[in-house]
Amino acid sequence: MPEILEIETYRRLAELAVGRTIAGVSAPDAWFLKGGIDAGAVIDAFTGTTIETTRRRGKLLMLDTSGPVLGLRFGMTGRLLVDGEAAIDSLEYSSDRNDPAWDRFGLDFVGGGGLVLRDPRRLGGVEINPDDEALGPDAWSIGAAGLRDVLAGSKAPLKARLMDQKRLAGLGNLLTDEILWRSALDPVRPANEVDATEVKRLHRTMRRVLDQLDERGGSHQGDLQDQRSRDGVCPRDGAPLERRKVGGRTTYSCPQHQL
DNA sequence: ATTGTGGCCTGCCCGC
DNA sequence: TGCGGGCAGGCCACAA
Repeated sequence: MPEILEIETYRRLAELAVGRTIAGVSAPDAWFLKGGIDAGAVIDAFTGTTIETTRRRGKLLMLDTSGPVLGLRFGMTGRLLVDGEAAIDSLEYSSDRNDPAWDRFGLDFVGGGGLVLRDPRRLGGVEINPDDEALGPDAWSIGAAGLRDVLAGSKAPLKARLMDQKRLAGLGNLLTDEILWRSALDPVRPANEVDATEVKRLHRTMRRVLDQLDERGGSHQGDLQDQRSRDGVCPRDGAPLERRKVGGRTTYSCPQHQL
């Protein structure tokens, strides 16, 4: 599914749109428009504007234009296409089919080409001037001290805290399981009981996982991924993995070494 | 205030 | 062979 790595890949693709002027806006799916806007509003807001920069905060992709900011969210099955080219061919938990009927939002550029958000399950969305400040600091750039602050004073399960986008923006279910597995930390540990040494280890691991899985090609390329199934075993020590719901999400962890 | 839960959306897979 | 139930999780509304 799209997590911070995939959204960053989308952002790099969206760089192709910088400097181009929007000739037309296609918003066929009212459900996909968030923040109380309708198709007319989004068409009026962006038609004739020029895309100036791309930004990302966590899983939120923003296109700054000469008018308002266009905010794009991808849910768990959303993909981005620019000039007909997809940034990512195949997405975990999404369909491998590539059906234009799933196009929920699109921009046409002056001189040809365009940008399309294709989302089978319609869990993504489009927003005008999204409130990115409501999100926590970006997981890819936060420092160790920042991560300590994210965890401090919370009795919530460690995993739930890491996935709370208002506290820390970008991590989804697969990345979080991989990071905690490599960090040897139990996902259900109360966040405020992770000590200073462990926070440093967690931070170091998070950075390494993001850099490494970005190079490998996505959130689903973690070392734990192949064993994220009911009969999975820990790739490190061979113990049967534990399968639980943590923070409302299916969680795999090793009872042997994640403490 | 914080933390937890249920529902939304839809394609796919499994078992009958 | 077709059908139905369960599952996936990012996000939000709502409850405690």
